[in-house]
Amino acid sequence: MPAAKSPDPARRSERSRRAILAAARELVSEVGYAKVSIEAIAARAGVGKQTIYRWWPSRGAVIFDSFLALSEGAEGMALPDTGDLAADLKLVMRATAAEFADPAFEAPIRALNAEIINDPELARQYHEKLAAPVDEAKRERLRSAQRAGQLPPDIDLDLFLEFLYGPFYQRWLTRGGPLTPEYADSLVDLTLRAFRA
Amino acid sequence: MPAAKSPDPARRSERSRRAILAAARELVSEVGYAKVSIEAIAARAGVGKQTIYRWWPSRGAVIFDSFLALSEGAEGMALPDTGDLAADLKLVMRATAAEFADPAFEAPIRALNAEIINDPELARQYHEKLAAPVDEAKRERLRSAQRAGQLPPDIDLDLFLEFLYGPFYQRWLTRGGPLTPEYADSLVDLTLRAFRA
Amino acid sequence: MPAAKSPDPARRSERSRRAILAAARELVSEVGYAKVSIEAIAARAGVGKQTIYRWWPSRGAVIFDSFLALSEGAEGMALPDTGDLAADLKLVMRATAAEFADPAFEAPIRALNAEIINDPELARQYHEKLAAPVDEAKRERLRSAQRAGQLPPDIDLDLFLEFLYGPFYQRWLTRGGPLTPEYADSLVDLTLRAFRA
Amino acid sequence: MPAAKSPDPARRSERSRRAILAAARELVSEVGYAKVSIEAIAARAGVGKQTIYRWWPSRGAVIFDSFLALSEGAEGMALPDTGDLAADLKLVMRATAAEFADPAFEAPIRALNAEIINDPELARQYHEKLAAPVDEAKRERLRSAQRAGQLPPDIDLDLFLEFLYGPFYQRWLTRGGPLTPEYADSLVDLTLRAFRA
DNA sequence: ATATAACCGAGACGGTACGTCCAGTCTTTGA
DNA sequence: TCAAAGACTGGACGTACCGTCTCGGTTATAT
Repeated sequence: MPAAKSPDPARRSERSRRAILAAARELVSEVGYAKVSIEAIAARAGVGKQTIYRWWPSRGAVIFDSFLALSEGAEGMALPDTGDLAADLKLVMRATAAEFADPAFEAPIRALNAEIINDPELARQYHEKLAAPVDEAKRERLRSAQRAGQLPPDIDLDLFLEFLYGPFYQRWLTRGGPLTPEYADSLVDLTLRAFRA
Repeated sequence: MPAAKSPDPARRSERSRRAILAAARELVSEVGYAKVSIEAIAARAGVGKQTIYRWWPSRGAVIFDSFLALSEGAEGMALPDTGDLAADLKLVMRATAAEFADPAFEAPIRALNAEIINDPELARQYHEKLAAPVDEAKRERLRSAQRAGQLPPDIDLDLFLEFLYGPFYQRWLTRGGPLTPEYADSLVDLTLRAFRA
Repeated sequence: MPAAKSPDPARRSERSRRAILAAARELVSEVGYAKVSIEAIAARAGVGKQTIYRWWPSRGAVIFDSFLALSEGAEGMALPDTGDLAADLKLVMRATAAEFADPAFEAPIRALNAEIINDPELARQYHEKLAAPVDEAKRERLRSAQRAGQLPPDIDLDLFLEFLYGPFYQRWLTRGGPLTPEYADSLVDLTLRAFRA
Repeated sequence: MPAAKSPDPARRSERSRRAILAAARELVSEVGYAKVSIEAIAARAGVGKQTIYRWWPSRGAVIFDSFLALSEGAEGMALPDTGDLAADLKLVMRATAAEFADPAFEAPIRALNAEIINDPELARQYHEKLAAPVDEAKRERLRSAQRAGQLPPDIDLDLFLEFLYGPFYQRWLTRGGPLTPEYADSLVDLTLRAFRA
């Protein structure tokens, strides 16, 4: 009893799908997110525009999918677990800070975030496909810390992560200040203090 | 010996400036931020397109200015100060949460944030013109708490605010969850615990 | 030893053929000749596009066939023969003029003529399938007049018909003037005078 | 008190107008009328598509105008006048027949006629701009014949011309037969007989 | 009686062109 | 002497169809 409103995915050309996502990825890195047009993607992919419009609802969705395709297979990720929660988290946060300071990495991520802000469906997909696996890995590290007695067993792990990343995210997005290693350390220390028994 | 490259502001028509900003504001609320075009603003304001291009560098800048014009005069704001910091902050956070849940308010703010993300100059103006006065009011309340011995005297007030608002901001922007009053309270409690001596 | 390049007509689905021609006819009268697309015909007929492309070489051919199907069975037509050639021809010409003034009739015939102009094959078919039987009926009336001594026995009947209908056709196609009953009469009188002994 | 709905022609770019008409003419002769697209004209002319849409209502109108531009200045034409009407007309008709048999000339004229058939406005312009001057020259020759006593003074000259050209036009458009010199002569002889006293 | 070939509905595909919108620049004109 | 009005080139939009191409699912002979 399928709704069957959208076209039959069985007939979809895998070759075209791949070409489109590859073209989208290339174009984003070549001319920047804002200047990538459906027309350019279609031309680069050797595909009719209709083939894009048939399977994606918007430019944002295509490009988002091209990001997704990149991170596929990154499933079984895990955070370092040396037994020292604070040290491990600082390592991760410092790495993240470094990553976000790299201009080549920064531009598309900013664009992606701008898109997500205005498009609830994209936001949903972002959480489901991109954020969920990463968040689960983080929660797993926190659970390990709980088992080790380094964190109270009854805290809300998602809230913990929001405290850890929220300030970071805000500062980065609004360019409210530099993402220094010391800043990364502060976030970890303060968050731990907030949640420690 | 000024560089004097940009047009002489003295010659600027105040009537046109006002009409443009008013038109921009109206159009944003009528058709949504993303669909407002320079052309439409010019037509609505009864102004030549050139007059817009002469004074603003981008569509984002015009619309941002039209937001600014709204909040002018909101200078001398102050947060409630009953002597109970936690209660006062919770009041403010709950009000903010309610405000951000109002769709009429939400849409343009989301659009503004999306624009800020990708445009450093806009971000700079945002901090300087919009965020600064509000942040100063918040800091003033915290200083009052420090004087009352409710907060250690040596903490970084900006970091405190980042902890208070960062999680909130992230959750709202990415639609990571509902902004309930309880959530608002949690943010206050946890932030206070992180910074309390 | 037939060439047998084209598909075997024996396997052709009569049901589809009829549905296509019916759909074409309906669409022409609904949206006008120029706006009828193969895709629309196929959809309306509940038929795959390929089925149309298999049996007809062009859009014009399909629609032309749908016209043909209408006039099938109009074989044994005959012109009135009261013995008075001029009167009979005037009757016919006036009727034709009235017919061509009817907008419902006019539009598709104009479109058909436009198509014929640019497509020699369609022109051939037009003469063979549509014009021939009608012309033969007209010639028969003229032969009857020859037998009655109202027309010289050696005149070129086709040329006679060209004189009778040529001015009419030109005036109608190029909208060079109104097709009044008096005009119809003039054509008959002048043509008769040109060919009378 | 002008209606002033359409754009002010005073602001029209003469350079663009010329480039568009030239491009249209070139493309018609290069790829044939049917395959000339607005897009191609714009590209060839180095002009935005909007500039074409601003000043012409349809593709047909542009191309028609490009024909018009060709025949501008062909105002003061005159038919031969040796004193022998029949001979002069035969000369003209034979020349016309030869002209219409030339494929290079034929194709665009066919296309033009097809367009005129379906577009009343184009038909109106055709009569006013293209046919009128030529017809006037023909009528002038006939009036000369009337003064010379070779034609009755009270005949309808337009009707005369319809008889002369109608059969010709019909035969050519529908490919009803060859346009031989003998055929041309017959048209002249029969028309003269029809209208002679 | 069954394979096997063609036809069939369906519709995805690479493309071309449509007619519209808007960006950002350039030109004319009226106050 | 401005600035409004708006025409200009150019690029992209999202849509409509083109004609070709599979895809399974019937027929309908031709073994």
